[in-house]
Amino acid sequence: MGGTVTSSVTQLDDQEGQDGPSGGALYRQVAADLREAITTGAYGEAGRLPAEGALAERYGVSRGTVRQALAVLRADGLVTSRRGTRRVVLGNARVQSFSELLSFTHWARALGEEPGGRLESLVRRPADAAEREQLRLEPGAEVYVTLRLRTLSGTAVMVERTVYPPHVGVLVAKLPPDVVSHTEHLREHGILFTDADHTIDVVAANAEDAKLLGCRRGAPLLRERRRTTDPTGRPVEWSQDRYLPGTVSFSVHNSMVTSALSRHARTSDD
Amino acid sequence: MGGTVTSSVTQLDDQEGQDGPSGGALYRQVAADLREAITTGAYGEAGRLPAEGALAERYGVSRGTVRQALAVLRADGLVTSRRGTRRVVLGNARVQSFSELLSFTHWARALGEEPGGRLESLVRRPADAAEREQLRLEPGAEVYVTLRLRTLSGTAVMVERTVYPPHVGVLVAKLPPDVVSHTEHLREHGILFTDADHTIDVVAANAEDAKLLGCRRGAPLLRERRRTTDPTGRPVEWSQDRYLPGTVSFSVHNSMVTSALSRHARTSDD
DNA sequence: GGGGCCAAGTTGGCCAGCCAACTTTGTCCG
DNA sequence: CGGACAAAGTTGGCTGGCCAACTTGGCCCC
Repeated sequence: MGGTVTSSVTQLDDQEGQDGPSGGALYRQVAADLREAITTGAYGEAGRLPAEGALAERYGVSRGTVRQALAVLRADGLVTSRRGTRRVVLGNARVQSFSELLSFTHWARALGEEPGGRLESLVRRPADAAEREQLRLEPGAEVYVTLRLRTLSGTAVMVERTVYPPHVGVLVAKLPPDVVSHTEHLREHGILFTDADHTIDVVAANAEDAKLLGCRRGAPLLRERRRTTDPTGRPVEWSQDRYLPGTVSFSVHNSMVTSALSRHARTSDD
Repeated sequence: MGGTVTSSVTQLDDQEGQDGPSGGALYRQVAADLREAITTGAYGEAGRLPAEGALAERYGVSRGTVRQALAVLRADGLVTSRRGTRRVVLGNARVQSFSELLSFTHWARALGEEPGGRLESLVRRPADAAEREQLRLEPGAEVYVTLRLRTLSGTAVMVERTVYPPHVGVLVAKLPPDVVSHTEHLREHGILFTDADHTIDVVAANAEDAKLLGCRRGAPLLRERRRTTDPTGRPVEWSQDRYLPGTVSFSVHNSMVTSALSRHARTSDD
């Protein structure tokens, strides 16, 4: 069983996406190529991947680089990995890029839907205790709070309440109210999003939610709270998104080796 | 900035947990020690970690091993990581072990609550198309389906419907109905859980849910669907858990380098 | 005082090699 | 025919080294 798989890569080069740091890294190119091969079914449903050494030779890189690439796929849940056997294809789960997950606009476009957004309000006010905690601000600091209704091809699906720290908020405040993607605009102004913590649960719609989304007060909404930080670890956003049921779901993969998911009992916060 | 941090590890040894493979690996011990130091605040709120080289010297390992350890912490969202600067402490987020996330019993005990479970029904029947797809079974295969009501210190919080493939189901069927943790019991019989895919959304309670959980029919429930596989990649469980609102929430960390989370638009599945 | 420049420090990435642990396969023997 | 054993194949883990890319801080000059 040698090289029957039509390897589309002999020398790796070109193509630098806007997503992910140092997309020019060898191991990322190898990972991308293998991901492509796996999702198109080149190795079968539960097939076995070539050995690390074989891949190293095929791509003309060291075994260490191949291992780095395979670690990416393993973390994404595409392949298994255990000592003694070749890696096995787990699934062809489509994993989204980070920006696609953070930006409603990116996500909608990747889905083929037309994202829309209407800015309902934008206020500047002193941060409360919870906000100072989340955004790591000193007492007395001010925050910028936006309220936006998000639509997918015209229909309302989500209410988004975002709290920005001052250095980000001033940029948001200067935006014209019809800008669809705040995230994209902030990136162009040097605000980078690299890490995010998400918490997902269910809440009842309050009066404001109900009016905007067109549902009853008290109707259940899928809530995602998200705190995003920049490369230096400084919080740049604290957002609370409330989705109408049936519009979205969240998927996570985790394994023994990488587990970023956890389950929490409700406490009396918020 | 020398060695002011009281390093509790000069030679790394002893202590093998039941969780995680090869816990004796050096990089895991280093990671565990650093995690401990970070969560106890030894490096401050947004403090900087020692350089890789310094850590390598402190622990008596190579820089590569330290990098492996730090990759774990970075994936857990504990520290940032970018070229040119020392790593910065992101947060002290408590990340659960894998088994704690898969097993309701494990999770409850770690919380200090008393887990309970009542087996409502256990049936063996031919798998439908969706089940064959999820569990990767051939047409005509049978599955074992359990329905369990889960309690936390006496109060009902969740309804669990689990579908097992034959080779796992036979073990479950032999269990006495009062066994609290199926997961633990299965592990003792050689069924290992290593990878899981989770999907989280909201559904309305059906008549059965309502009766068991003591809520209205149509009341919103937080649903987690989970497919678990063993080390070889073979599905061993397909479960659907429905939580009463306000009892639990799910947390995920993701970053530019590791993103296992994704958001999906509802389709007409299920 | 401010801005630009340079050097030191730090992480990202890649390579080559070695051994241990484990799985799988096939052989041999009872 | 079945089980024990041996050998080959494969991944996990660790080391040591090298260079590039990037950040930070200090210095110098205007």
